Amino acid sequence: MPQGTVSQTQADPLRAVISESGLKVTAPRVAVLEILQSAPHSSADQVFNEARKSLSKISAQTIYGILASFTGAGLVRRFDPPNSPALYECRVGDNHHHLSCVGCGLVQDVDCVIGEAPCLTPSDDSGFTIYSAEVTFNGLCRTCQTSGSPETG
Amino acid sequence: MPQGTVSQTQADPLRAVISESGLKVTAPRVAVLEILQSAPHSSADQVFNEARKSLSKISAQTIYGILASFTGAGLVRRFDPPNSPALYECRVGDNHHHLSCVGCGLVQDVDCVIGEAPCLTPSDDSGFTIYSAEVTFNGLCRTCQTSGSPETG
DNA sequence: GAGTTGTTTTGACCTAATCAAAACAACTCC
DNA sequence: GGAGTTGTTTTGATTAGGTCAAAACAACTC
Repeated sequence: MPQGTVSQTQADPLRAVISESGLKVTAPRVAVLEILQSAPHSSADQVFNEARKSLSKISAQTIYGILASFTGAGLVRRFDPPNSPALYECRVGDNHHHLSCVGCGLVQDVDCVIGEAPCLTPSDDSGFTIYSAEVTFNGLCRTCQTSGSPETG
Repeated sequence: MPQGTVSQTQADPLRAVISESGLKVTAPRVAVLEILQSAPHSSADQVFNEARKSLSKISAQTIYGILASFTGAGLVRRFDPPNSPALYECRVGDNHHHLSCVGCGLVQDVDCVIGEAPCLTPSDDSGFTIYSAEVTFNGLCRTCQTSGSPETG
């Protein structure tokens, strides 16, 4: 039995998820999925730095490739906050929204305002076929409010 | 009376808008606002190329600076679509949403689904003070549907 | 266990955007 | 109407985030 830096026990379900998406199961991919589960809303760079702790030889381009293939396969969801790099998360398929702090960049999940499907329907789709809806609330998190606005401070 | 490339007549209300925001009125600023009015959802680069037609010596950095100050002053709204540079538009203050075509990048305005204010209220704000909400519907525009999905060839 | 196919690595490259300092122009005051 | 102050624009370098192509490599199939 091969011994990696990731224990086979906790990696098994991850391996299954990757395999079932039609993607080959590799150590970098398992690592990326594991990182995304323990630290949602991670940027490609954050995933890279985290992955290097267990896979010292991994390259940044590999991370970008894995995140792109995972996003394409529907395993992870990509989220583009303003003035910040793209973030990735494992929570997919529930059309949840995001709270984004303009002060510190903190991103937090928030359940859909209306329910589930309604959020995917605009008042007038102008002939568009809608695939997904991104709802982002920009504001100031509790910590940034307490420590004073970063704009006026 | 000074004669510029922009007729004084149509520029006057623009000059007033800029001035009332506490910003100095300059030819580049009037030009940027005019461009944004005639071509909403323009990227900084598009604004730059358009501005060069009348102001040949203008630099890209000036455009970035103007767009940043306009955004700060609330004159224009910035919108960050995924996989594309930031877009800018003059339509502000009505909390409207966007339809974004994943095929050709076309962006179209769409009025708020619910009304006006409700869209600014998430189901649970987790202590956040919400400033604004960004709602983006990703899909395929009519043209891209007709010409076949770019994803499947 | 060998072969095929998809994955990772390596390295160059690109776009979007930012920063700092000097040249410059707009508004204010007289 | 003209000088001074202050904010704006220009110039040029620099950065972050991300992409592309080809060779080395590893995972799954038979």
